[in-house]
Amino acid sequence: MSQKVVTRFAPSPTGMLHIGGVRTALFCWLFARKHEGTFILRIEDTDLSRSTDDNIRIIEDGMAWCGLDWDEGPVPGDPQAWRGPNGPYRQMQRLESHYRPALEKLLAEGRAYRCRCSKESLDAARAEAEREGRIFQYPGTCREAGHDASQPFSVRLKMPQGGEPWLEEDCIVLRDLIKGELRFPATSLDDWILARTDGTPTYNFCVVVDDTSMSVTHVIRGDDHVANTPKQIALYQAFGFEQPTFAHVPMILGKDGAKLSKRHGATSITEYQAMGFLPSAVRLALARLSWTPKIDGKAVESAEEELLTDEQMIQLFDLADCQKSPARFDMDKLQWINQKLIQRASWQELEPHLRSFLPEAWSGKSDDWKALAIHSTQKGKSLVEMAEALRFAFERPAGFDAKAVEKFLTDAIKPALRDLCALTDYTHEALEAGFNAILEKHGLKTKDLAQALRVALCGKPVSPGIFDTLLLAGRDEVVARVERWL
RNA sequence: GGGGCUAUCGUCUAGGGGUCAGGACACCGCCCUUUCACGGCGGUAACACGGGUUCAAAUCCCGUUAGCCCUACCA
Repeated sequence: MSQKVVTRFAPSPTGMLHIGGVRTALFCWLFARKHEGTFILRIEDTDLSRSTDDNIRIIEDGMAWCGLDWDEGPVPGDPQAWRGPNGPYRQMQRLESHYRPALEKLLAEGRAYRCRCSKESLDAARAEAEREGRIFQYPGTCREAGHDASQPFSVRLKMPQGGEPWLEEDCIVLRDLIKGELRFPATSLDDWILARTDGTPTYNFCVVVDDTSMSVTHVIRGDDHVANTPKQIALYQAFGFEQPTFAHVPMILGKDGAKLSKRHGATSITEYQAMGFLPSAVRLALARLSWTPKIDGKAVESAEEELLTDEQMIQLFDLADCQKSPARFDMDKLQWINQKLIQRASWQELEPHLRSFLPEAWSGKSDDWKALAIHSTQKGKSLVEMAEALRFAFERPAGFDAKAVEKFLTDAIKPALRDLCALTDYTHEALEAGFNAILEKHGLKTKDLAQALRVALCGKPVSPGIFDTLLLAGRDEVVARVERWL
């Protein structure tokens, strides 16, 4: 197969970008990047009630934040614009240009037919079958009726009934890159609806038309679509289209093994952003769910190897190394990854991400100050923790930890604090020298003075390294905050 | 009810006839230490169950159980 790889992520605008969707998108993206192919973003907006421009914007923004750049698809912020040769990339804009002609073709060729059965009568039949414990399948009432368009109709696909040469032992066979070979008995599928009575096409129909017209070579999507695939395969047959390669990635479950939902905490990608995760950390954590990178055929064997860069992920990514079973989302691991990536990033890399968690005053600080602030807090698990640890540098403590005050801000320490206020040379070296001199003079231990200072400056006995804390607060603030205790 | 998928430490997983069943996260302990952390070292912990096949089964086969997906004129 020498043709260029094309993958696509096709979310429907529900008002948020689900973390599970992001994982699927990530796999599509990794696969496309690895094979130097094309990654398409397509919006499945046939559910009109939810498909607002705002909701589509949420998807675009979420994708962008995650660093999942698409080669073809909508242009953020402009509902009418798109880039790529096979647009539009919003389904509702493809009705007349793509779906209608495809439907006509099928009808004309007798691959599909007009069905006049009403939804009501079908529902009733289904209910009755259910009551009697039978399985309901559309009985094919209109299959050979040859109805014309003179009365309201829906359009159904003539599904194989057994004996068709492209079946294997009367089964529709799905060769899935992750799941392996799956067989679905033809008789288990009925003639499904391609277009509703109101003329709008259904999801399974649109997907096939779109994937074909967009030349998608690899359909990488969620597990929940496995059972839809044989229907789609039958449609590819009806059209005479070549099938793409399928790969169904397992679902992401919550901590308790149930489908990941709101009650597990965060499901929307924007919540992860708000919790102070780096997009790179989210990418790695998500990728490592159901995927085991293999280096020279061996799975990663150390913490060091676990921390793959994007480049390594792209290079190593292989659908063959993906799990068939669902994985539970592991927040602890995400935090660990986040912490590690924060640790190894430069302050310049971190700054743009950290900025939004800090007060306005941050932007007025010098580069040296910012670098120090970031370096001194770069052990946190999240950007939120870093920002929290830097609070003291922007505002005076709102309150003081009573126990800490009692323990550290003793009368015995006050003469030393007074001496410390006299220090004027605010460089790390000078501060350290002066600090040590004061300790010696008063016969104190580092801990005594450092903790007293922390409480006075931050309201609590926790802060970055004591010299960094002093430097970050600045002499004026140090003196001001310490003096009230003297 | 029918069709399909899945099952190794708490979690993510490696391993696919003979392994002390390996790693990572989390957890616990010790060390380091100017706080909180970081870091270093060590430890606890798993083959869902029942039958086969075999000299030998976590690995192969068949059941059972459990979970998930589909079974819409939703996507």
